[in-house]
Amino acid sequence: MYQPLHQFKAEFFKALGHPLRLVILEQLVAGEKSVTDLQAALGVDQSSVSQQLAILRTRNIVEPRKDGTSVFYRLRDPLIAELLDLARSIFNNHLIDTQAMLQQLATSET
Amino acid sequence: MYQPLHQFKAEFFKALGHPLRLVILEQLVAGEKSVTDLQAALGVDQSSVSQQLAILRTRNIVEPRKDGTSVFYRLRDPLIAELLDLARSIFNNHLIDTQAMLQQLATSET
DNA sequence: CTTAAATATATGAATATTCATATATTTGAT
DNA sequence: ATCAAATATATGAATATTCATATATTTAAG
Repeated sequence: MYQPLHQFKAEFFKALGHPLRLVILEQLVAGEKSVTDLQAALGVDQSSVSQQLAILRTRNIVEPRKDGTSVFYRLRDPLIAELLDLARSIFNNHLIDTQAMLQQLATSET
Repeated sequence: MYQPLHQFKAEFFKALGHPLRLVILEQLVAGEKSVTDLQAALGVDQSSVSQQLAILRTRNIVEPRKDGTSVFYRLRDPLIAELLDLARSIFNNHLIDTQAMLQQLATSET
């Protein structure tokens, strides 16, 4: 349907397009974390963390390392951290628009 | 459910997570383009282009400028172009993984 | 070999996205 | 006022994602 490369890039961005997955990635920017670490830091249940990690894993965004019964995850590429930083800059540049949009989102959540 | 900021960031990345929208953005990196321009360059029908532009517009990624009956679109922030560039670097760093994944995608498209 | 801890996967109902088709709106020209 | 060009929006069936619950798997310890 589309060029495979564009399809692939879309998959990459789609993988970033989820609040919990973003929080996970932000945690991993600070360094390797086990599933339990993430679970504790984010206050969500084990299954949810594993499910979202699985998605990040299949998109090659995140990389697992087994150690005993634990699995430690890390970013597969430091550029991912840069990307998140750049995104943060974009959001900051448009804080006013952002607020307007958040308001709109909130209103439509009846 | 989630922190609004993370929800918002997720919306942003989700907006990038679509092949046609990525192609549109790549076109706009080169400068302002009308809907007709885009339609011609991408070889898709008018409605599809407008639909995807609408999504990019509501996410504040893209900005319209009316001129007669035409509407010209441009990136709302030059950092968007940088973001796409950075993403490209990430893909290049992982070309081998990428190929593996594309293969997997192709296989699962039975 | 049993058990417990840590992680992963399966399932499916609810929700959201996609995309094609049809229709509406807006603007400039005659 | 009418028409045509350019763009936008509405609709809905098909498809994909989300997320909670239940179950599997893997590994180390006893």
